[in-house]
Amino acid sequence: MFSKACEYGIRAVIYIWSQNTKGVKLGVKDICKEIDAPEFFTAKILQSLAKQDLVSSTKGPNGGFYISDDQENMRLLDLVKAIDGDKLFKGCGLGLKQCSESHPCPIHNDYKAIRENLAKLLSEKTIKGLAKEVVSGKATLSTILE
Amino acid sequence: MFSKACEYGIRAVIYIWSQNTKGVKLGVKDICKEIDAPEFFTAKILQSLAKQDLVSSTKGPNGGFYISDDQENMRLLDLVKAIDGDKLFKGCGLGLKQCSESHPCPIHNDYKAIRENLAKLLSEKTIKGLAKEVVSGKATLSTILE
DNA sequence: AATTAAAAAGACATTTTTATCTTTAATTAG
DNA sequence: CTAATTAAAGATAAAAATGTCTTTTTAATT
Repeated sequence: MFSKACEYGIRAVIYIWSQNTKGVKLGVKDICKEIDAPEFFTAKILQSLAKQDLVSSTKGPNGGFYISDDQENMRLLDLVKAIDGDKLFKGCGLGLKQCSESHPCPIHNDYKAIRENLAKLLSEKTIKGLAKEVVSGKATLSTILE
Repeated sequence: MFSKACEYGIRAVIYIWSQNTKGVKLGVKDICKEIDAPEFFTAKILQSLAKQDLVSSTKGPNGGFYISDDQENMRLLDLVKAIDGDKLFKGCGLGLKQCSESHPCPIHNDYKAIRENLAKLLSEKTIKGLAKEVVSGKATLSTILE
């Protein structure tokens, strides 16, 4: 469903959020150790997200990634779109160029429903909310069983 | 969502079905022209499906692909699994190895619901049913507008 | 100012997916 | 039996995704 890049990106951002107390920045190395993701590959993804202003970063000693105030309301949908684009949310399920309401492929309506369902879910989930679940212990990003 | 291979495979099989009058076999070339798919690539997919006994084929003059009686009840789910495997239906949405009911990732339950929804849809749709919609004109596989 | 630590950027490598072409095997028609 | 036709199999290639390493830039600390 999601690309590897997207999986790592989501995990990284949720983790950053879960550690996001005022003024704290997290280095890529720390993040990747925690979420068990390839370091340089994940760095690229975070850099791209920083460029798109979904996360913030600073260089230099004590630098790292963090979430600024105006990035607090990021939805999971925004994150997925920033990494994987919107191909998951548009276009025909069978890859037909001409598929439309008036010229539908055989799974058009059902596929549309699934997709809208997915988009709805992803738009209702905020990163803040997901991080909260991790902080509270209801959910986890760690691959190591406690 | 689906791979290109899967998109071509689904389109090809629905098309075969839609033309499946007793004794008629369709060549790869004809199929691909109709569904606008790359010929040799689609041939590989159909060969794999034939090996897995989801479709039938014969070589030689007037040979081609067709659906035999015991293949009539193929579900869309069977087809997707035969081409893309079951990675879409199992495993964590965020790629965590240890994700489970007792150790869930932050989107575990929602993602599970989406996935079950998708699996349900795909298992309810038979190729026969989809082909019928194409035959009746309610749906289409063609990229050319009528 | 010099050193250090970190992200950013760029280059490179590997793997997977997608796609094409060629050769072989099987079957039918003549 | 021979020729023609078609799927099957194999080889190769191109593109995209994934992953790693090196160099550059920026910023803080000493």
